[in-house]
Amino acid sequence: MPELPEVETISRDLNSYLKNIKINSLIIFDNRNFKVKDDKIIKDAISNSIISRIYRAGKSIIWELSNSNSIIFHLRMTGKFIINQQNQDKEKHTMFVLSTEKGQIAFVDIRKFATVDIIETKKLNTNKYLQNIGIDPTTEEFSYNTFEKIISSSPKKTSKQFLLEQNKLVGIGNIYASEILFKAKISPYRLIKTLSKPETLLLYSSVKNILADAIQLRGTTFSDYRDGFNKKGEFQNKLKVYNQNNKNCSYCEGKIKKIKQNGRSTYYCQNCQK
DNA sequence: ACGTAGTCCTGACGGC
DNA sequence: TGCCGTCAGGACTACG
Repeated sequence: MPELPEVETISRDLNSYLKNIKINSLIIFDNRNFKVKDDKIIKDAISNSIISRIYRAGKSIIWELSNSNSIIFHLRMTGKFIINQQNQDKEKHTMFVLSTEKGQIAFVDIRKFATVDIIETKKLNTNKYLQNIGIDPTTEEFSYNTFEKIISSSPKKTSKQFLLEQNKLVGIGNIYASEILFKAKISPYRLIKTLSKPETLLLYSSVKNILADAIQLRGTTFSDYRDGFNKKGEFQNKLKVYNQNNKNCSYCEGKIKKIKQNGRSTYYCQNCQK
């Protein structure tokens, strides 16, 4: 699924296109992404409301509506929006279409893992993806001291596991976890609590820099991800380790290795990352 | 309180 | 060509 940089890109695109625009109605083809399975309830909660703003919270995208409801999208692996999809181009796996003053916004989800929750705005933090949300590493709240503090609250995790813990740091997923550790020259096997101060500082700046660069380049596309306007990101051209199994390390003469940790792939350079 | 496996799905790819 | 196993930007649940 999209990670923080992709979700941020999508949220900005959607907000710039749809802020203060009215949703007229909703056409549902498959309602399984919705938490509430009653189509009438879903339609009543959304139809004829103005979109006040669209923003990112962690890996979720929040549509705040004028009628005091909010829609919380979590795209998981393959959820995406298509702005202005024309009927004749309707993509396979289009789950529903929002009909707005500025045309149709389709929600497409090949694997159907995405979730859509409609909830009163004042009860937003009761959503399961928002209630235990960690620090957002793109905000000022993410200070070095805070970083040290959350590291000390994860004494038994490896560096890779730690970066993926959404209740500690929110937004990093499998691609950026590998890229961040490579930039910081830290092995994915290292226990996070064993990092020295210089290593912790390097990891801290790598988290910030990798995410900032990826946002700048509008995210990473390796198969399905598209931004709000159905365009690919650019960060895939900058990947140093993710999906680079057996390729030469860009820094030393070693080869990039693919390993499994907690059931998920990690890519790293054995030589550079200690 | 851990780690691990299973789960929701579709599609792409490699091996035979 | 096709069939089969494996894997994929995620994260919850169940089990030991």
